[in-house]
Amino acid sequence: MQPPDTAPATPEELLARSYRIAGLSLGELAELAHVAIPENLQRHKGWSGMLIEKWLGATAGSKPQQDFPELGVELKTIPIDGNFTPLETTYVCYAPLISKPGTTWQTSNVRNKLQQVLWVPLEGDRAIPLAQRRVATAFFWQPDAREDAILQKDWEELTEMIVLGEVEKITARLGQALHIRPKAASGNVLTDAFDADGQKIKTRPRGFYLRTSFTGAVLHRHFT
DNA sequence: TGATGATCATAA
DNA sequence: TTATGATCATCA
Repeated sequence: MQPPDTAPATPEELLARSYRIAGLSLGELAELAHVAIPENLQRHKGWSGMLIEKWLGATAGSKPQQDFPELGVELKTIPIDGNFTPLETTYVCYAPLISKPGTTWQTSNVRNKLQQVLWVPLEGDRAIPLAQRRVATAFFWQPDAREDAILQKDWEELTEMIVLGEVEKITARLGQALHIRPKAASGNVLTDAFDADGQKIKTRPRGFYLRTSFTGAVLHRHFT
């Protein structure tokens, strides 16, 4: 068995690929793909995600789009404990601090990415050596009306603050399901934003993340 | 001990 | 520099 070298043609094929690797360990998948296994994730935080991308046929590289544009599917790995409870929040996308006029929830990058997600849970307990952590059964998810409404409300509140120049007042405590946190290589990375007076300022780049309480509910709905 | 704020690696 | 893949590590 080896990783595919083409993108899946249909959602069914993508799901079939995820089923092929369910139950296998990250060590086995890395070996089969001829990928080096780091001792831990401290300096390789995106390693698992990249490995799964490779096995499902996602195109490497960074684009502000879905992983499988032709399928309209976004791929997300998520570390879980023995009860299928998420151990980490889930990064969604960059938070634009210079918002484009006319952007609404319907046309936002957040909604575009979350419209159809293939969740791939991975054993994430730090007590388990990285190579021994197994891949769980993946599943497709689309926000239901209730989930979409919650996400929309959070997105609109946070986006409104950015538009009003209140970026510096945004804290990760805001947002029921979706929140904003720094997203950068370090604290001295700066990007442009505006303050309440419309003056251009420099601030740390931010990203949208899903709370574990929200993703946990999504997972439990599918593993009960 | 969980969540917030900070950080690491890589690509283009 | 922006954006992807995320998890780390400190502190309330």
